[in-house]
Amino acid sequence: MERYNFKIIEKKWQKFWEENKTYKTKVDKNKKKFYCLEMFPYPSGKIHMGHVRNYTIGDVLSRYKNLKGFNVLHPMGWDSFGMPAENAAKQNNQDPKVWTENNIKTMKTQLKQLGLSIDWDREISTCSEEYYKHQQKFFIEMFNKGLVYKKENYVNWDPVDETVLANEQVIDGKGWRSGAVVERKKLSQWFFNISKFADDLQNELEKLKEWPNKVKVMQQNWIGKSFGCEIDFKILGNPDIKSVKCFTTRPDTLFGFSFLALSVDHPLSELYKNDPKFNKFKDNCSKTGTTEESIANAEKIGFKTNLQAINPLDENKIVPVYFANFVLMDYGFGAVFGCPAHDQRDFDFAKKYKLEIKTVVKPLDQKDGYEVSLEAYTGPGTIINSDFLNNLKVPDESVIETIKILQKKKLGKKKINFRLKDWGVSRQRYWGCPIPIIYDEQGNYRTAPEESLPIKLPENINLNTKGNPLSSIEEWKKIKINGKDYYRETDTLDTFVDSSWYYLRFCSPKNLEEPFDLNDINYWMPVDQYIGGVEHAILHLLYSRFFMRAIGYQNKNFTFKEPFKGLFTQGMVCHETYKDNKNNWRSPDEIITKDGKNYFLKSDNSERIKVGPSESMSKSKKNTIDPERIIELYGADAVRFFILSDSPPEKDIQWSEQGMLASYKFIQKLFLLNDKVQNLIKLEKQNESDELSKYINQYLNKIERNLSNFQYNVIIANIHEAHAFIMKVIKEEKNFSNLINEYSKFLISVAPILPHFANECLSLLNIKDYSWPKIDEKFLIEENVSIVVQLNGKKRGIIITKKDIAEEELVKEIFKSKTFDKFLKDNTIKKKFYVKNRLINFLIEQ
RNA sequence: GCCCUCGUGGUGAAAUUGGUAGACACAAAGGACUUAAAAUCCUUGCCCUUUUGGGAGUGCCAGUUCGAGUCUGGCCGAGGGCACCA
Repeated sequence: MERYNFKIIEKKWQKFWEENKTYKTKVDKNKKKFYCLEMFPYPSGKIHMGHVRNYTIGDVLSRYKNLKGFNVLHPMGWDSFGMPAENAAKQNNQDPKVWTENNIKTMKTQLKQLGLSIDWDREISTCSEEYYKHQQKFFIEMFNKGLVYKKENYVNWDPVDETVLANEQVIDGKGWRSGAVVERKKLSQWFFNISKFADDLQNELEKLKEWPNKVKVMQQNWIGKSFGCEIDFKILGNPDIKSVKCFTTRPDTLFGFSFLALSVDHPLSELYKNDPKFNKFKDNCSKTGTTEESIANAEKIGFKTNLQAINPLDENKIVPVYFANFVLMDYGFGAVFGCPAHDQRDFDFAKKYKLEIKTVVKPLDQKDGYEVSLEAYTGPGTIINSDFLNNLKVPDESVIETIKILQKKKLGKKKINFRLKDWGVSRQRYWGCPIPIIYDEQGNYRTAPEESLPIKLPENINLNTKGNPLSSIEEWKKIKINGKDYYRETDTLDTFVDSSWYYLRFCSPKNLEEPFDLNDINYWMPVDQYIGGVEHAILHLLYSRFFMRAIGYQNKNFTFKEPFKGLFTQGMVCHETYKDNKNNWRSPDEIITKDGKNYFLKSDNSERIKVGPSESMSKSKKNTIDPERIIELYGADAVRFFILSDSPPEKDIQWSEQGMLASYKFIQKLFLLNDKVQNLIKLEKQNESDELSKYINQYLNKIERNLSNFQYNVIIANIHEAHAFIMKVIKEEKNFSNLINEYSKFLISVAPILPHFANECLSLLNIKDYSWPKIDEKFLIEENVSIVVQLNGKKRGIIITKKDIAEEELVKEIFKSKTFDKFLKDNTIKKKFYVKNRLINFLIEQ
């Protein structure tokens, strides 16, 4: 018998699918739709194992839904604007467009080698003019709706290259190319008003039943809705300053007020701009890192002003005003009222500057006279030491009541605050979608006139210039309208804008006039299953949700509001890391081991290699495995099989060459089985094997259940078991009359995972058109069940008996059986617990 | 520091959601086949027992229950998220 030659067979089927347009999207109105989308890749050069995992998971689902009779939309495209193209251009003097297009070509070939059921006729690329021209129209539409505005914002500025740097381009506070110390610089930039939808984005989250909870919690924290009030604090010490506004979620602790703290960027800082001590303090504040983690334990420092604030609930109470490093200008009003006893940061601050720490909340389990001592108390309790607020229950009653009182006295008002900031979309880069804005000579801006659209990126330009390349191309910048000179905006859009609506474009990819047909998107949207990495849990997914609200929902008659009905976030692909004795990273291809314990360098057997922990594959640690090489060695089906086998898809998976090899060998075994069946069915037909039908139907039942739960690793185990079972059945060397029928069901069941192999085997059986097999319910009914027999909760054996047996009858059978005789005969049974068809537990006297 | 998730053999993991713990696979050891190797197949897998059997056992400690990997409380550990968020 011939071995299964994946090289020939996989190519043959890929050619067949391409020529027959097998995976072209079809719409049959009698069928339901299913939109399966995986996050589209950035065309960085070659595909990596993460792509293989992501797209295999999606492909299994698409193929399954297809076989189940859905109209499936399963497209693919390229998130092709972005920095790597521009970096490559600068380093290797390549045109970003050419570089990107070459990468797309390579990666498309690689994806095809994986045997994905993608409708390539719908391919889109965000860097193409046909794509980004629509995006410019969206920008204008949003501008006209008041969802776009310009604001000053801080950026990382490289003074040598005169360019803005992304966070990842700043290494140890220095520019990645120039090595210059990065400065904080204010630039005027474009913003999308995402915070306008903050409340809706938050409220709709809970309706996303098919999203992982983890992602919803992350978005919830990001949006950060909080309920509280704004309070005006009267200020003494400067006749020009009347009051300062604060936001607080804890107005109920106002009687514990002992200082007022301002952000160093607060407007009042203007008063101190010529004070060298204040400026030194401000510098100190900027030295503390900007991440929450680095600041959490950082020392709380302050700058005492000559101002004082009056407690609105007790005018005799006057406290000092500080600038403090833990107050943010972006949130609330850049000012907080300090209540040290019930906020840890305020507590730390008060300790340092010896300010009053007055306890105003008593925990429920504490006696009278309770005082906060070692740390702030932030939990529930009752209000104390607070005059007319005393005895209110914290927090439900106290916060609401205090707000009511403040409102009555006109000292403050109820307010809901959000953490979510507006989305800065300006990028000072070449390789992105040009922003359709023009400026007159006075610097006044307006949207670019309709007839000047689309604004195309200039080609063949020199990228090795200082600053944003677009701003140095005078002829591109200039535009004349009605004889008047205007200048184009030279910022381009954040690439997250590109990916915020691409899933709509897939519904009508060929429409030249409009970004989509309303009919198409109302048919296909929302995406039924979106699959991608958890690293996009916040930004990409939140921006996409925002886009639906900004462009569509209100006035475009969309029949949906949320873009992604189901979301699945897959884990990463990991591999051990290797270092040589000079502490350089080494790639797995350079390493050899004979015993699995001691590792050496292939090129130099004497050099021992240190094996590090398994980490997600990355070029910098050299622990990557090239999918192309693996497909070449083992075939696409084997890679697909392995990448699903070892771990549940949502968890990280460990790459294992042995595991990969085992998957390859298993396919060879399946082919051997196929060969045997092929020979058997040529024999004269025998009676039916009931056992076989029963097994296959129960197996299909399990597969469907596991498919719907994304338990693909368990499906792989089910397939192994089914293979072993069928092998056992055919050992009898009989052509059971149901053999070909049941066996072909098995082949169809593996088709979503092993499409080349399954199609080849099915065509050898002359099966060309097939759909997902219907489960025959009668085989799911068991006549016999095995019931666990327990004594005092301990398993003493199993009894096989007929299904739905009555308790009395079962007990009789157990007493008849010799196995249980020794346990039961000398004991009195106090009680019995019978779980139908599962288990019986006898409680006996000890 | 705050929020979330997770702790099951040498390893990756299953467990019909409170009812046979360790399916399936990798690795290891032993065996069969072979002149030999590779490949393939079988067996084993903690403790006591020659076997039959029995016992312990799902991070640790308690609790609920006839029965807990699964539920509750506390502790320990690992991973992830975080924009100084008032």
